[in-house]
Amino acid sequence: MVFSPAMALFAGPASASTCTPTFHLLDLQSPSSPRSFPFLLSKPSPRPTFLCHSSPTKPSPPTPSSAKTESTTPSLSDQLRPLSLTLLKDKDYASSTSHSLPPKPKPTWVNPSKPKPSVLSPHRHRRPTYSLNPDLRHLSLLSRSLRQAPDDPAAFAAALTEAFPHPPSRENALFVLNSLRSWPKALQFFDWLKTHAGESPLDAILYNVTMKSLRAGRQHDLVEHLAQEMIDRGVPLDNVTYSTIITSAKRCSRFDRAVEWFERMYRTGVIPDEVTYSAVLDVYAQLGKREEVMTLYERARAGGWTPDPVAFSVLAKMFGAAGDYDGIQYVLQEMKSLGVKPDLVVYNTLLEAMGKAGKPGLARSLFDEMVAAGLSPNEKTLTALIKIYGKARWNRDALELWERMRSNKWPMDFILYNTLLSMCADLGLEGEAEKLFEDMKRPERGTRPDNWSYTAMINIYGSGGKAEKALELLEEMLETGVEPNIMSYTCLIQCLGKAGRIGDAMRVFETSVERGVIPDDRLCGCLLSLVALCQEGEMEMVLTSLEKANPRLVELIKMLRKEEVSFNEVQEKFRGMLNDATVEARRPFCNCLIDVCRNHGFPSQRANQLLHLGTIYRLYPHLHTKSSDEWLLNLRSLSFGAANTAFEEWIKSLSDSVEKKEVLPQYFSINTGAGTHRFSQGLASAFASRLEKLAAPFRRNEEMSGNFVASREDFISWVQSGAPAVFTAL
DNA sequence: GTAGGGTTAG
Repeated sequence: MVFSPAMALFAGPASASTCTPTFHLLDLQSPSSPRSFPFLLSKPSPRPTFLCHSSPTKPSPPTPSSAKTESTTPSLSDQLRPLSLTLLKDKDYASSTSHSLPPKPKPTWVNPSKPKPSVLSPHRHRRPTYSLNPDLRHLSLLSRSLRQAPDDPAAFAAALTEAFPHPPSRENALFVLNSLRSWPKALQFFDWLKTHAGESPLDAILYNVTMKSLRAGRQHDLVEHLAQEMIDRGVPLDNVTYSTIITSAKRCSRFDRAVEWFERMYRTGVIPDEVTYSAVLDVYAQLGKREEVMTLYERARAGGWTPDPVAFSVLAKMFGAAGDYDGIQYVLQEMKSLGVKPDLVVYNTLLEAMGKAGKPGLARSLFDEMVAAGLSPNEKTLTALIKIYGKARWNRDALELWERMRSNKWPMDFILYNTLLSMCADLGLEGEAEKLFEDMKRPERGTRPDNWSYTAMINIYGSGGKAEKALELLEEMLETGVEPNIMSYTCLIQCLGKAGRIGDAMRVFETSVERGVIPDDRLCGCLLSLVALCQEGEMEMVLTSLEKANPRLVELIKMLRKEEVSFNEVQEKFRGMLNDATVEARRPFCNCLIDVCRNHGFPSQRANQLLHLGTIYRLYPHLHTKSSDEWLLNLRSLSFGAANTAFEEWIKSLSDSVEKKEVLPQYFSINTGAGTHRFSQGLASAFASRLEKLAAPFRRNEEMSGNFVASREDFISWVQSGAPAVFTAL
């Protein structure tokens, strides 16, 4: 095991105090080493400040056997003592020799009034104060001309020679480097400085600024190259360097590299300050390692750190991404008890998090609190809130907020416009959407509708059954040069299909393929739903299109309609098709296939076979639940055909139980869902009429829409009347 | 943007 000092932050107590640290040079050329992660997954320490939090994540895997945990937990300072006493040196180990052992730890901590050693340096990196540059005007002109110089290396070199007849001072070089706004130029200027900077050697600040430019251009390999150069040349890496490298890795999704540099910091004796630390918290958060984030957070807190709004924003984003409401409450509680006032970004992140955790009411009161605190919402705040109200179908709140936005002249950008349009689609506000859409087109707005805006409009017309208008919008897109994306086509095809215009839908599909759209599972699912919807005579046409997008689905359909095909053959084909599909598409595929079988008179056992397979492959995990007083059939994620198939099977099995005089619960209930989503509307009412036709004793539950309940006695007498035999005999 | 960290869309 290679001991890494940062591991001590996570590992059980024994690893930090009993392992002899062995220092290894970081091999910058080596590929990422995900093998180091399991160590980071070691068991988190007890968390006294976090007792109330129950995260939905499973606990981390057990500690690797090499890092033994003992029953007693030493204090944080004990755990970190070897680290703080052996590593706090100016010298960069890695730059000297790879195997020099650190000196023996000096004894103890003598001054009890001093704070304990921490994982986190309490002091921010100090910035030197610059003398005001007397020649700022000249410099500005200079950097503008360099900014406008051609990118071509030879031409830029000539421009540099002309701009600096004498070697620039360090301050002037820094000013220019900061203002180039192009990473190739910044790098070239930096290299030029190496030979033209006169006496003054390149220091960490110049490296840091160059790295920042490379980071903006997402050139992480070059950032690491510069970092290695610093190590080779003996230029010490400071907190600014590390935070820049770590965020550069993060921006390129090279999280393993970010972690490796963080570990290297401790190994070389640089203790992170809160800027670097919160950058690293975000790295672990984006890796989904929430336990590790909390461990790091608590260790720093135990060392006396009062997190700032940025750190809380990182935590809020993390809990939001996990939909972890308890975590969000924890963040709010921590800020309150520490007296940290949330800033606008923290509010925005928390609102977004509340939305992801499905808490529209709390989002609303948080927004009220924010405004009451005197903060003014920006585009991001409003986008988050509008999205939440739209998803929750909170028409009144959405419209009220919209009114406030207009009367307060709160800022709008095109993302907010598009979010408002999507909200209108969710709420069915056709007229309002049309007004917004026209507003976007006004030249003084500075916002032109893009393909998101058009798609939202197509969606609105689609759910309102206005196929002609939706089709006109596609024409308009093509005319005005707004290239439709796959979502625009999918929504339009869906809309035309629902209107029964299958031929037009297929023509739109052919257009999309001609214009380079590569069908995804969502588009295939849309075509598949058209197979279920269409008339007998139209089926071949739809299958011909679908075959281009997903031949395996078509093979399966052709197999399903043949009487002689066995269950095993179906299963084989179905499994293959499912394996090819994305996880989110699997249940819709199965639902649609059941609808196809039922609507087109396929052999009668097929729908049941597919439902059975869907259950085996866990596409319908909560279909049946039984408690002692109630048995529930949950049809919420099923299509109409699938729901009917499941219902018939359920009744059949319950009838058997009645016949065999098994122990039955007091109630039977069916849940179709309230049908708040515009595509799922109708399952409840369709079911109500089906139950009525069957004279089934299920009654609408007034307290819960989409819920039907029958008592045991009523159910038994219905079964004994022989009524369900109409379909259970099939 | 003034050497470094956190927030917007099927």
